Amino acid sequence: MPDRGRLPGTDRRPEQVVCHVDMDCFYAACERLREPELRGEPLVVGMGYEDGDDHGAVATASYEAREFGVESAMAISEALELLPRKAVAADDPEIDPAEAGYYRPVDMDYYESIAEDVKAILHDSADVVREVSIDEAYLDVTDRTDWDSVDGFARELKDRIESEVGVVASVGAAPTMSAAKIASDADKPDGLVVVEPGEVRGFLGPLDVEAVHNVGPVTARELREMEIETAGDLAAADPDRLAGHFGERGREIYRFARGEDAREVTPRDDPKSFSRESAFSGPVEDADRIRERVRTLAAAVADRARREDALYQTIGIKVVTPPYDVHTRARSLSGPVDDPELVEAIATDLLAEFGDARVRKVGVRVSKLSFTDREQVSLDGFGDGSETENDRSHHTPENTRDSGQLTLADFR
DNA sequence: TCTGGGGTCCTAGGACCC
DNA sequence: TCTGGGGTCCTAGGACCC
Repeated sequence: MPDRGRLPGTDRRPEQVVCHVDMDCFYAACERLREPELRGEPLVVGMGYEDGDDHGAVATASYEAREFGVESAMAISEALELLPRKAVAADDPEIDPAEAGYYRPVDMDYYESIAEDVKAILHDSADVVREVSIDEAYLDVTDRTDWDSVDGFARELKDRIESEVGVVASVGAAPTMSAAKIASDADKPDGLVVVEPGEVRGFLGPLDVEAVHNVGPVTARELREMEIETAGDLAAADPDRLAGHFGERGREIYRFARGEDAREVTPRDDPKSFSRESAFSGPVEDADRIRERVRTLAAAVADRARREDALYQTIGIKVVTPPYDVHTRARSLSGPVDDPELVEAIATDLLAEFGDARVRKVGVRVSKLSFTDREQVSLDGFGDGSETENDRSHHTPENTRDSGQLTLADFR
């Protein structure tokens, strides 16, 4: 194992080489993989959207579609006004076919399968990979390259992804995770930007504050009210003043803006929760209909947990009422369970509090997860009479009842 | 941007324990 | 009956990320 160039007496690596890999318009790229006629055409992939209808929102718009003003998260109905469907344009002499595009519903299973192929290349190219989402990952490549050759290294990585999978990635390389992330975005699509140590602060300085990790719309607005507009302004601000406004997060965004980011690339932990949510096409008052939707979501969440070998100890719901008020309710059990009926019973019971409220969206969540099958079997196998989580590995409803935990029967 | 879905982390107050 | 201080867990809400 080569020494990683640690400074004597410190455990911090002075020059981590981090790559951030971000797939360009990933869902659209996947659609084009199986439907090559879509290449070069304006293409919108919509979630909550089915062929031919007009609700749902834009998950991904190809660059050609963005030319028409279509953006991520925009309502499909709005996108259709900017960019009519090709099929409609063909029948309507009023619409120029060159001013129309293609719409496809999200197909996560297919995108996951493509992402698997990309992730295999990433894991082959780095010692540590942190998968952030289906189309994004951080790589620690400190032991694979150095600042003189990282450009060629990233080029090869991009070429491999394109030739072996057929989708295009943008890559940013930098000594910190947050700078690498911003670098990958700086020259999209098909970008490759290297920010060397010593260049980070100069690179970040001119960017809008909202480009800084953990600065979203709310914090950005408050920062602008403090006349902090760019990352450079933020880097030059008084950290105590920031802490006064934003708490510990204020100091964190201050450090990020200065290029100080001590986070090391680590793999993701096990998930903390699973949830499913679903919006109605308009506000709904029909309590039966709302309850029915919650039941469906409860079943889907419980199924997901079971497929992932997860037990859960907390069951919760989310209810969104107009204009956009988010309410959450949750109830914890005395021990972890795998019990779909209980998820449904508790979720509908929690929903009862909202009575006749108008509702635009509902969700069901399970949390306080334990992954028994993934952990090693009980270490204290000889038994001292105490019950550990591992003792509950086998989690049939009967078993959970036997072990004295709260179940559907107790609940009723 | 009248708003889709799946997540994470932090904060704050209350209950409860020692 | 009044009083201290520390710690943990729980719930609800909020900001943020992709």
